[in-house]
Amino acid sequence: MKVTIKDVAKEAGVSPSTVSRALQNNPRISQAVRDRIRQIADDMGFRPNQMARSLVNRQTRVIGVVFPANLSHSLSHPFYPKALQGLGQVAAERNHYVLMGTGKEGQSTTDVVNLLADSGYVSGLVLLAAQEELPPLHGLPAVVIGRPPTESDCYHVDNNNVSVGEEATRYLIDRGHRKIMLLGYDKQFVVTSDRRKGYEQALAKSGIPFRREWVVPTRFLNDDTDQEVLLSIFRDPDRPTAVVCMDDNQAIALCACLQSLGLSVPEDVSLISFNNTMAGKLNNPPLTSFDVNPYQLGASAMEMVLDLISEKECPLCVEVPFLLKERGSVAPIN
Amino acid sequence: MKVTIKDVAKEAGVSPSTVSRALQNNPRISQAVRDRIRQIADDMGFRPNQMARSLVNRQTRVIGVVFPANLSHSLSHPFYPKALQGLGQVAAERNHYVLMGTGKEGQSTTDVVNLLADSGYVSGLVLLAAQEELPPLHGLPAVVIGRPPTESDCYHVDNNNVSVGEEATRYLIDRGHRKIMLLGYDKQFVVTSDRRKGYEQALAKSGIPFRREWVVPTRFLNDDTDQEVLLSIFRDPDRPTAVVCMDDNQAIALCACLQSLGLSVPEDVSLISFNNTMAGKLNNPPLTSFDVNPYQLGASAMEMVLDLISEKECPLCVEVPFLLKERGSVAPIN
DNA sequence: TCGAGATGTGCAAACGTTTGTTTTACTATA
DNA sequence: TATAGTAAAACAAACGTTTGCACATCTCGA
Repeated sequence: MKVTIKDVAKEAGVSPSTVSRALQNNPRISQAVRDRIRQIADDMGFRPNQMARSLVNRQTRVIGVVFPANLSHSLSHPFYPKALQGLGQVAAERNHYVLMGTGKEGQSTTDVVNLLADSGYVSGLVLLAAQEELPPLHGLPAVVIGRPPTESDCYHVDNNNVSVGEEATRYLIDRGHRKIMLLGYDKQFVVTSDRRKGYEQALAKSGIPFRREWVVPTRFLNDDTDQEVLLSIFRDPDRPTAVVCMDDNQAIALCACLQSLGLSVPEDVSLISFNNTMAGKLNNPPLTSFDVNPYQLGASAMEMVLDLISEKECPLCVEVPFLLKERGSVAPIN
Repeated sequence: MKVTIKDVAKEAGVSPSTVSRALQNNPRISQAVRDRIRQIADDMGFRPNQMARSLVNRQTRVIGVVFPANLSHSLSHPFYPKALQGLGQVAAERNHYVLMGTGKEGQSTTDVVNLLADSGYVSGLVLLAAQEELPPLHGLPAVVIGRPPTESDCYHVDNNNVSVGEEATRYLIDRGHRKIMLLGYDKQFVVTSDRRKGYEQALAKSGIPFRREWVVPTRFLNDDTDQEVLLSIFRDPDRPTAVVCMDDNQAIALCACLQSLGLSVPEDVSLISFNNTMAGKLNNPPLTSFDVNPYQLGASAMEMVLDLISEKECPLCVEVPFLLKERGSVAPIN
């Protein structure tokens, strides 16, 4: 049987309340008594029962994290494990735990949020799923990773995606490119919309006309019609000389597609992309890619939600810097 | 304020205990009363407080899952997200939750297990980290994914790795190969030892002499000395014509390495590997690879630990079948 | 010498359930 | 008609903490 606070109290010859206060460094307990009690508690291997504790102070020490709808699909992307690691690190540092928002097959993030909220286990939420709709949060402190829809005033951490979109595009422009395509735009995801805005800004600032047909809303390129679109764009003699890709994986797929057309990267087409994945690093040529700092995104989100819980002052949004990794997939135009 | 069981009781004009029993389908409550109470509870939006519940029946509804030491490194491998999805699916079906074993940077799995056990939040454990040493489990029901060290009598789910190792090797032998290398052996991981045993068995059964220098204990190939070893093996005219790789990633890296030597796959060297990853599928050539069924591994592990908790009869080990995906990285020898 | 703070500790209620035991209200039997 | 028997529901204790309040002791100044 586990040792309880009463056992400790009896052993120390004091009341349970004194033990409780001693362990929480309550100032109403004298230094001497506190030290003695802590010693005894330690010796007896006392571990306070979290359930009892949570019952009275209405706070668990657990934070729920919610992934995009299909967990495995998304988790396979290196972004998420890294973010998760950041979340976990900070949670551990601050003595908290991470509960996975696991839903059944086919449940929406809203379902998962509801489930977590109902479970009664979580005191806060981190959403890794910034989609157009924000699920109802049941009054729980919550932080979303990525920018939530503008009209919501939800706490969030994010890169400045319009600025990174602009920077990526300008990087190509600075190297002489003027025919620049944007791959991977998906209006469902705010992040891609933001980057697209940056892309358009960069073009505008350099007086390059925007070409509607060169923003390609493809997502994973494992789809034949996606391939068709790309092929037709690059078979055209008036083809792009550079591409901003939303993700390394898309860039890799595009690489293969270009190869099949006899075009080589970066000689014929330059590629710049996002997420700085291992696969991108190992690609031939290695991809020039923005590291959006997923670890930090996760860490900040966790900091934030814990601050929220302890009612610390907290900005509505924290911005995490990104970092360009220059490798071999961009060449200046000749 | 949340609605409690007392509120429901008052509304229904019965005692809290009756409500409690009604909600748990306790036979001591008559059908009529039960139905009426359930209706009322529903209408009032009653959600039983898990903390109170756990406090009395000494069971949480949460299972801790423990990853190998460096979470992000391992989570990046597609095996884990898939396993996690299996775990999550079954947990959700059976009304349970998954707590991530998040440790601070540099904590061992033992530290993480201790943390989870001490936390008081978990009623069971799933370990995705089958290493030589099994951490102490604090009396918690636990299931490990992968084969734990033989002397332990711990519940586990696993593929039959010696048999899959043998099958992989025989697959190559059947296609005329007799000079077969094994890449990725690491004695720290039982899974690779098992497959190696299968590899040796297959060789023995076909009367092919075992060559000590052809089991290469490299792990991730991002190490220069690893490269050296491989180069020296394949520069030798008496080089292997086929390789069994422990993981698609290693096969992919090996592919690149072979290319740099002017050797092509599968014409010069055949490759068979494990884990059937997306990257392997997209490789050129696409890899012939065993799917070890990580989803099922996770699902079974969760089933098992939940059975253990509810004290159902439960086999010490459940074996999950693997499946060969034949693609283009193996050719018969000419 | 008394009373007014400080200071340190204990008492008991509360958190929201579950569950063993008791009570109540029927029903059927003699 | 009394009585055993049974089904249904209520009572109350328990789970292990936290915390407001009361209480005791001590110190110090008036």
